[in-house]
Amino acid sequence: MLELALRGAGGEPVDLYRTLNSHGFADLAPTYLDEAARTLEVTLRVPRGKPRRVRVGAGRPGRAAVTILGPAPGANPREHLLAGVRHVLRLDADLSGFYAMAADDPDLGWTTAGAGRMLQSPTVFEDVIKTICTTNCAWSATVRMVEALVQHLGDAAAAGDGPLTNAFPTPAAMGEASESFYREAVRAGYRGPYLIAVARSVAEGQVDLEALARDRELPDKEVERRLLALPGVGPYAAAHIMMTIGRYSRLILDSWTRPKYARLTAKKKVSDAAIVRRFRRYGPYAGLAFWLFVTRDWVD
DNA sequence: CGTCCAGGTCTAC
DNA sequence: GGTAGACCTGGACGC
Repeated sequence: MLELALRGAGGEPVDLYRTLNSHGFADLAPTYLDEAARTLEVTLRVPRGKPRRVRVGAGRPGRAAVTILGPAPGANPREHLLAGVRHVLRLDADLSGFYAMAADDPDLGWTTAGAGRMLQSPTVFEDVIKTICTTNCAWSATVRMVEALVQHLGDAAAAGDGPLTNAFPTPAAMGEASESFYREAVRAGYRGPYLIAVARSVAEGQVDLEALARDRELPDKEVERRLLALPGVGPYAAAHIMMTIGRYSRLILDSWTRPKYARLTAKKKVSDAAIVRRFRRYGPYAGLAFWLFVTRDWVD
């Protein structure tokens, strides 16, 4: 049994289940959230060999238990997979600065117990593609599109449990698929050409999405600019992608968060400007504060 | 069966 | 820089 300490880089506590259930992508293949067992399964690529399926759940107090499904891996792949889980759970992030601000906010003081660690996909590419698949459609359509991509273009995991546990497709695999595949199998509609264009530009090296997460020197403004340059990515998608890469300054304003915020504040309608004003004092954490405000009831 | 719209974005003024 | 209209798809809804 492998374990990971549930402490952030600033020594702050980590609420594991809130992290596993921090946003909707926990339900998108190949990720699988078991709400009853309170475990999350992900598929991680390893340097050589087939991708591996990994399950994360509660361990001893203050620790997460990590189970690598299938045959026991050697020491190297095991360390690689543990690092992958740390990445997905964002354990290396430091949220203490955010907690210092939230502690004084009657609406967000509860977060300091360990909320706010947003799940991230193994690659920025995966979060970008999934986010494009959430735009202008019902969640059920997002699920269908992503499942088709994983099923048809993903790489099977060792000891995987069917095509939905395949590793998320690479940019190359998505770039090589035809327009008719996106139209007929993915049912992506007008998004098809966007998905192909993004995949090809990444596969050909014209766009480096992973740098957006790796390079912490880039200002949020520049990260946003690069994301908005991608076809199919507008203000909502950029904000959503930025949250998955630990850039919390932008608010995710969409047809789900707007009414949810209005309902929680018992208002009939709230302007975007008013919402932005409410969370302005959180500065670089404004988007995180907003997201936690509207998702508080997701757990407990 | 037609209309609306869902975790919006793009293009053309 | 700000704002209509079009846009794939497929459930939900009204008629």
